[in-house]
Amino acid sequence: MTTTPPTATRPTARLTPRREAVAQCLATAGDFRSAQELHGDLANAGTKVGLATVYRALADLVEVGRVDALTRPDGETVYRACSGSHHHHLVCTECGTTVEVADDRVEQWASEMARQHGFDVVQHQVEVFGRCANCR
Amino acid sequence: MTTTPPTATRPTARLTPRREAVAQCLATAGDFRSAQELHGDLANAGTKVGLATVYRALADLVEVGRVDALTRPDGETVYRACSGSHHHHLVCTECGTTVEVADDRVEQWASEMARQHGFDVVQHQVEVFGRCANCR
DNA sequence: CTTTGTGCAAAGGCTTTGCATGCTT
DNA sequence: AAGCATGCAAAGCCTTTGCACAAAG
Repeated sequence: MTTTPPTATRPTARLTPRREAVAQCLATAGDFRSAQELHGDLANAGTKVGLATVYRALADLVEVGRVDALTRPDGETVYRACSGSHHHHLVCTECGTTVEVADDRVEQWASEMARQHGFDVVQHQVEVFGRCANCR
Repeated sequence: MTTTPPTATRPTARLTPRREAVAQCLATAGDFRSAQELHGDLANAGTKVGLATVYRALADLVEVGRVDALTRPDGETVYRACSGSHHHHLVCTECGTTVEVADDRVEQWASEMARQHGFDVVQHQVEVFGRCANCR
């Protein structure tokens, strides 16, 4: 599974400088970043943290709901600060171009489907793959 | 990227007995199976094929459009025979329960978004994660 | 005879875990 | 002093690749 949330009360994960650094770096980036990219970003910014710590920080941030995570088709997990407006992506399978799209209808659809089946929506992952205008 | 489709004409990938076995095994299963699960299924069915062959067969089947592939949140890629009706999933992040949902609206939405941006839709991936009735 | 498929084992990439150390409380 | 956070390195998992051999055209 992606999250670990079962046993009720969340012990209020500690907010350490490293975790803040990770969260802020992600917020600054604005879009999706992989753990390794973030690790690099932090290093470039002069903040030296271990890769494992980045992974652990991200796991915690996801758990407390400050960060969203999704898995790309190549299997890498990417993270994004929760703040920004929610949107999805159109990805060109040839050149890799990515276009962000936002449309409430999908969000509504997801909630509705979940409600219908007694689910409590936590997250949804919607990515559309195809060929962009230039590659057709 | 997930697919390799660029250079126009597809050389008609060869249809060998192993590939047929993989395709059929997947069709029989009906739902999503990972490469490793399929490898196991085939072994159980008495069809001995190497794991690498299963991966290669699946890659080809995806390329020629006989199989759909999607990546789960844990990073594993799962495959499904293209035939069956297209649907998406509601996945419980706690117990793993999966519910299939079908609704044209998402399909329409995906096509529309793509068209609006000049994309040619090839595939889309829509999964909703949450907690099911039993786990709430 | 040339081309493509197959197996096996090794290599790769991303992520998690074990263990000792350093802070925080 | 007790408990969690960190780093580093090792281990894990899924997937891909290299290479030699067999099969198909």
